Amino acid sequence: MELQLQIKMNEKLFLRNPERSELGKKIILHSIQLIHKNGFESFTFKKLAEDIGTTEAGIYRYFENKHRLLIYITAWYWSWLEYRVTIHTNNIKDPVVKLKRVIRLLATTVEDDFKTSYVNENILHQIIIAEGTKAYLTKHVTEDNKDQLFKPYKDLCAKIGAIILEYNPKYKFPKSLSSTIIEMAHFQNFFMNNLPSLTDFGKDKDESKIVVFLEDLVFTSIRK
Amino acid sequence: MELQLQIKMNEKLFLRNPERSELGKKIILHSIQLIHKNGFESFTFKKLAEDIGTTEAGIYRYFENKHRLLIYITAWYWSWLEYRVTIHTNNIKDPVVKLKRVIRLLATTVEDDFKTSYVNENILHQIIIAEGTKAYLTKHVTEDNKDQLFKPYKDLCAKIGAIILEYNPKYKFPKSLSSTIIEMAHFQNFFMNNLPSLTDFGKDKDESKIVVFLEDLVFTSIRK
DNA sequence: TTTATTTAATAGTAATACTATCTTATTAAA
DNA sequence: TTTAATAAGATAGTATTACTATTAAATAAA
Repeated sequence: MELQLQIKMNEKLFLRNPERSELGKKIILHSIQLIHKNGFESFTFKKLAEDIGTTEAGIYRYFENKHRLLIYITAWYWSWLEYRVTIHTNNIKDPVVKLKRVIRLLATTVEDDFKTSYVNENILHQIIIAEGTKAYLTKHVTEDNKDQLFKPYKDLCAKIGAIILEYNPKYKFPKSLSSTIIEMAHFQNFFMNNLPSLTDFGKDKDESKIVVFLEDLVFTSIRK
Repeated sequence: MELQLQIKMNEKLFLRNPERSELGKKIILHSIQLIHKNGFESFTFKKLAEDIGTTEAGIYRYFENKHRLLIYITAWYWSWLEYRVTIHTNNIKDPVVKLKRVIRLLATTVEDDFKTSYVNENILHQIIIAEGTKAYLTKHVTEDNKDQLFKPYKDLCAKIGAIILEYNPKYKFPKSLSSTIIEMAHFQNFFMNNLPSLTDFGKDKDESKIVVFLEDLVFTSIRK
């Protein structure tokens, strides 16, 4: 039996569902590679089309613009991460163990989970670190949010917040602490690799130190 | 006697020093207004030139491109904030009081300090919240960093890290905690106003709650 | 006063972010 | 089975963006 992970995406994220055609899957695969290689700013549908071997207009039939494609990619990532959090915390009673696993999932490079065919999760993780916040740091967040485009991110945040409250029901800031560790798992990684003096992790670039920092931050904060 | 605050900016940030001409000052003033109004993505030198009443080429004589102008603006902000941290923590012995003041300076809208003539600090604060991270989240961070463009940010982070160590010399992550509270002071504000379910601050949009959250985060973490 | 230097205005260009149209292939209904 | 509808693909175009190059005017130095 072969299991294939299928993530149900919000219909408003695209014009045509990229999962339902070969071209669509190529768009996702190659856009992740291109954004990783050159960054989101210099990423264009023209370059993507050339990379795939199709035309610009072909891409535009799937996505309204490159920003929507970025939201699609980030939404996919957060959905996938929530799924991984679910399977890794399932059947575990102790919220301390759960939170430790969550922090590890947030802050370390993905091991080989069972993979989806057309997404390279490892490169995707790198993209989210460098480009993820650009999905919502716009003048049209509010409208995008009304279209539920950020639901996967918010769901993950809520899920982690719930585990925090499991441990200490009196803790006052479960959601803010949750969004803090989500963002910091990425920012501290970016800083460590690019602006190391903003961190205490030196040049050895060891992700496990970020895990230790985040665990310390979380468990001292929520201590009963 | 009239005091005028002058912040010495890194020469690599500009082609021609905008502080030294009327046009230069207008560029700073109006770019802050325009970026605040329409966001950094839709901000162009053409629009800025029309706004000021000069030409596009006129702007290009001062700044290489709009991203450099964003770095200039953010660098100015961090320098100014470090200056404010200095005057507000000067002559205070207790690191707890110092840290509380720092958090308040980071997380609340600026009160009327003595103002600089050509910068609207209040709007500037809003810009940093929404656009600040875009200054370094690029493929060319490393080169920009070599040019010292992010020095004001790193200096502020180091300064706050030092106060943390004053309180508890054994705390393991002074710089990471410092960059965490700097970023979170802004992110929690953005979330509160735009994606409120990522926070515990509801719809009342009260900045003082962010201060309470950050104080809790910091003081539980660094407790001896 | 002449010459150099800075500053500003004009006019371009290549690339970007799209849109519109037309053709061909596929599927669905009659 | 034929026709109709729909989708996929390729071609060509446009307005805007992000610049550069050239020329003209103003100012300062010799």
